[in-house]
Amino acid sequence: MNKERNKINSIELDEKTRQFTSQCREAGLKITPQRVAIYRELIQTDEHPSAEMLYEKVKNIFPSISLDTVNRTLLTLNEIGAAFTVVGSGDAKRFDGGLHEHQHFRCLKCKRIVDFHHKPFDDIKLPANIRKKFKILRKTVYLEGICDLCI
Amino acid sequence: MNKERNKINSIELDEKTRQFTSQCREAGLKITPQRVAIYRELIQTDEHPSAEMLYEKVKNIFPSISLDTVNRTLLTLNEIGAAFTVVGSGDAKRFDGGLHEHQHFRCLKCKRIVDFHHKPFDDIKLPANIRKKFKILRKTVYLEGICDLCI
DNA sequence: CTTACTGCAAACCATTTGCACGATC
DNA sequence: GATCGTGCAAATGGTTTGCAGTAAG
Repeated sequence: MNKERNKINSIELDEKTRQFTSQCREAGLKITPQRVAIYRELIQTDEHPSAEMLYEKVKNIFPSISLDTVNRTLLTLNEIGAAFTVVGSGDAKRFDGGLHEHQHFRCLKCKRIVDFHHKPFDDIKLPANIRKKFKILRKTVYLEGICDLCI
Repeated sequence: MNKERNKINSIELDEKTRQFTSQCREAGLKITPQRVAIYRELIQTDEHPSAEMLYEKVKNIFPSISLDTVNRTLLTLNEIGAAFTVVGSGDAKRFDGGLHEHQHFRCLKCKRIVDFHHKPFDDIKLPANIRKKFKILRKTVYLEGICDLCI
């Protein structure tokens, strides 16, 4: 759980940046300094920033950047697969009466949430250090993708 | 994936309602018809409704109910454990450069997201019917609870 | 020179808060 | 009768949209 565990060094950072710019070119996207800066800030942190958090960081480099640009850029990165959204769909909360043990699949297009139940997932074993460190209230296997109706 | 699979019959519904009211009493909560109606609507559906969706349903029973009441009630149900918010809904988006394979723990209090990596979780096998039906873009093991700093 | 990106402002959606009235215990 | 819950209205937080100006290819 070392905070620095996933920090990348400057060589990796440059390498990743190069990969990113060619990924943009392939996707027909322009290489703007803002876009690059947002990407670089994103991959330099472990804290799974929100758009707002990244905005604060990138402002140190581009004081005039707007939060909207960060939001739009992150959307774009998501589309080309250069970034992922971790949790928090940005959509409304969805509730569950919790009657039956089950897992969820969420369609990224129509936002539908589909239950499925795969018994082995009910009792996946957590590593001891996690169980010791945190009070785990819920654990689940969570899938995202495109559902049969949206393909 | 039968849509009716988890529908409960009226006997189970009444039983659950009884359990719910005593749960409220134990928690020192008043038994209001709105509260009960919201709970009953929630456990009668499979579709993981948002507050808005439940609001529309409960309005058929209490035409004068407000969306705020539904929101507040769901919060309350969540607190006493009579309902859960489906993982990944609500809250602002959080991003990840996706450099390393890892899993997430999210603190319900401070919203901190902590990475952990448990190798066995990297290659959990999805059931075939899921893999066939949906285009799975991401799968993860996701934990929620209270983190060491918040206990 | 064309197209895409940025920055700003306004709009939008879901959720939260403050307050007065009403219902439950 | 005291306290908690409800309904309404206003406020907030996050995200999205429209548009004009600017920069990348």
